[in-house]
Amino acid sequence: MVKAVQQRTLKTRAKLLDAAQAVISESGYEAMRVEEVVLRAGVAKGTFFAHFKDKDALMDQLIGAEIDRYLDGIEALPAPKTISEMSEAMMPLITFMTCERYVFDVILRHSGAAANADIGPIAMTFGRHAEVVTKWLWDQPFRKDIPAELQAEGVQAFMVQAISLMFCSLHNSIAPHERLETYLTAWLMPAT
Amino acid sequence: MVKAVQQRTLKTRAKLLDAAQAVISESGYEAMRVEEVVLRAGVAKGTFFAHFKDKDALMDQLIGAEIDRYLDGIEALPAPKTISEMSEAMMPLITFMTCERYVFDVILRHSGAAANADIGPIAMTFGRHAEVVTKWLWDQPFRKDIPAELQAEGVQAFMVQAISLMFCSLHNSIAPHERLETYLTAWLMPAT
DNA sequence: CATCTAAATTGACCGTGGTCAATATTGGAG
DNA sequence: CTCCAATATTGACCACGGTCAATTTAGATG
Repeated sequence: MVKAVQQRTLKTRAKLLDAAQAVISESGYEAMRVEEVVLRAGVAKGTFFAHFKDKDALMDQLIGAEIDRYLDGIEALPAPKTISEMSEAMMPLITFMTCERYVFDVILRHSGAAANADIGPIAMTFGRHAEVVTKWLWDQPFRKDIPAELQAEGVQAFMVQAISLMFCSLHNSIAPHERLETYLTAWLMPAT
Repeated sequence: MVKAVQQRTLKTRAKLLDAAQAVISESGYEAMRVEEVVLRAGVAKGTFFAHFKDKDALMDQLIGAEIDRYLDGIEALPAPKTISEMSEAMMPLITFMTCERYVFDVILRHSGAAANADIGPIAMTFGRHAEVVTKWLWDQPFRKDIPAELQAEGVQAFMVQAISLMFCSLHNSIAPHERLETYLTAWLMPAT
């Protein structure tokens, strides 16, 4: 017989998530230490790893949840009619993704999928983001020679590229917003 | 007076690099342990960190050197005349970049520039790669509405995207070569 | 209620990257 | 050659993520 999940399991997990969120609110993602989290949650270190495969898995969950919140905001917006509007709509999400170098690294690591083949929260948000962009492109005056899904993949590729260059000392003179617009214009409205 | 770099400094660094390369040849990049390297080099652990800021800096150097070797090969090639040829020309490099998930992660982390603002070997190779691609695009029958430099940036963005999806369980059914061709065709030869 | 098993929790322990005050070595100046 | 200061090396030590055998607890069953 398979026993149901015990009550305390949910409680402990919630305590861990709350503690982690508290630490992050105070000191940022990079500063989060597993020891600090279990201390605040009032559990042993081993318990942490009984609930999360590793520290990265917790980050995946927390950052994924945050991205989802931004996607909620993006989805509530009307479909952008211009490249500029599209870029602007994506900026709050991009701002979060770049709040810390560490956060961006975690996102990149999980954006495809974990090496171990199962899709985590962040990977899910990339799927969702592609869907949102695809919907945007449905009835817009952009290029029609390639499917909207492919266009959306390109939008993601350029979003990542624009963010990467934000952290690059050679290229951080241009505003991210402008760079993204340049990319998206060239990608979505080619003038050949 | 500034004293010149001592002889032993060069010797020790060479010993460390050789030892690291040997470990990697035997067991791969991810399996490399600093302790193993200093053991083989016959120096103390502290010496390692006197020569390299951290383990990542050594990886940056070794992987950057390897990428440079592939770029040498790419530069020796005649400029590709079709998307297919271009994709093919980039495949050896891509194959190396994806030889280990860990290697790709290191490359991504360093592709822009280190957080601490100085450009490392891998970041340099990305600059060089962009130059090579820009030269390729100079006299090709691709789009002319945007500068070659911007096209080259896009080629890099799509290369990274194609590689990322190779590690993604949802998308690894399509051959990388084909995916990259699809991206590059849509990017370099829009048919609007 | 007492019993029993699967599930959850514990914390001592480990592996490995990284630090730093103490020590040893180099190589130029006198 | 001797002296000396700049430079390189050392290794004990720390930080922190992660493991696992032992222990405790939940909650179903009779």
